[in-house]
Amino acid sequence: MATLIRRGLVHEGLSADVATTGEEAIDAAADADVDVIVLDVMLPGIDGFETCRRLRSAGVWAPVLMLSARDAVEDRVAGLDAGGDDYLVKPFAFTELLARLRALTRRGGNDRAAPLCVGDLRLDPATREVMRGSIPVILSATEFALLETFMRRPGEVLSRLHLLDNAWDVAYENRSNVVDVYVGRLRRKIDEPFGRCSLETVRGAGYRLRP
Amino acid sequence: MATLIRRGLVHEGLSADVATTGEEAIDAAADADVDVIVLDVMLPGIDGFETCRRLRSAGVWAPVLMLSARDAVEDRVAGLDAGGDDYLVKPFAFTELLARLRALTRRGGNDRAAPLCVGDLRLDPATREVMRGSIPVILSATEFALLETFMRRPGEVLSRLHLLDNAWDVAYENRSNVVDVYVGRLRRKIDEPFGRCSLETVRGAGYRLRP
DNA sequence: ATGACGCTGTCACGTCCTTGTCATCCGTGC
DNA sequence: GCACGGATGACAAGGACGTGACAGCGTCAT
Repeated sequence: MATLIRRGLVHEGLSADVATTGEEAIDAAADADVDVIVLDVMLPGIDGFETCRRLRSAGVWAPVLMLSARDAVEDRVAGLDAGGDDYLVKPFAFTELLARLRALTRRGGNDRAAPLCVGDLRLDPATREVMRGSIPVILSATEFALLETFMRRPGEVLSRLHLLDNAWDVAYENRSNVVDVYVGRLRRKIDEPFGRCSLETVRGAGYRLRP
Repeated sequence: MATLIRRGLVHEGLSADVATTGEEAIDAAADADVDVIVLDVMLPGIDGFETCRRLRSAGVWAPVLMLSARDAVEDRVAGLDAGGDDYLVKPFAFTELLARLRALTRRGGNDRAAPLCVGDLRLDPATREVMRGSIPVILSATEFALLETFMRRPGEVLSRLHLLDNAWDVAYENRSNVVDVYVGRLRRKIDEPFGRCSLETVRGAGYRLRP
């Protein structure tokens, strides 16, 4: 069935990858940047619902269209609850699958605050999680706000004043070196443990996050 | 809001009519042969609940999705009692509205709102039952509303303000620590007896329900 | 009526973390 | 060597959070 669908999609000029188990799908979706996922409920090993849940908790927010042979109400509800965006019952017309996939991709996924990524640094404003690669980093509120400011303008040199305006509540007028101190604290958490150097000092101008 | 939803639905290739009052909605639904009704609770004149009841007694059996600005328990119960088939709390993702409308139109019958599951926590808005695994948990009204707010956005960090807006009826002055107190009470019921730690504190930001 | 009881929101207090400042140290350009 | 901008360790003050106690309120059975 998966191969059949894949052949049909390729025939439409789209590209598609096939995974035969839930684990495989999660790995593939985490690696590749997929636009939409077609997920059969009946899978060897972990089933489609669980796969969908794990995809979501793995940070994959691509729309999921669930395929099921059964038309039971519980299945549909379970599918939607597991984080599915649409539900199609087998047997179906291939044109309908296409139409639904088009509808799903047109919407551009769930409107959830998108995580910011710069290199292997990832910052999720919604969950307030920060990851260097696959290792979570614990930041305080101010450190988080500062890093977010940097990640919204990767590569740009940001002045101390700009950083103060964006990561601190009130604009400090006085000659404070808070920014310097916090850049140092940030470096100690996101760079030093990993031997990196993403936060650069630009003498006389400010700091920049290397893209 | 109604115009916004209508535009979104039309964009999906569906057709939609807008009514701005309860009376208008009843007249329109009685004339046209509608598939599903989206009904805001807050309406000028007769409110959403009463509108729903009158729709039913007028012989309109199309599924009704109630829209509520607040997540108050009373609203939900009232909405379901008035003959609503599902309810959605503002603000919501448009994709979720679509998914629920699809689910409503696909099934012909009247099903109640689907239970929410996060890990082995289960919360059924319709029956007001909460289970940790297979063990039922007894919650007060406020505790229930708070937990439901968390379970609608698992993994996300929710600010005290967001929690107040969604689980409490009126907006409190932010000097109060009700949220802290109730998070504590919730922890004592859903976490401590089970040695879990699903409700995390995010210093300087709020709380989050671990997915 | 009355008392018991549970729910709700407030408050005070203790603990621990965060925050911003300061003094000092370091490297670079003159 | 010297001046300057930046880095860093130490630290005090304040803030954020958790918790127990408590009063007001409504419900319910007596």
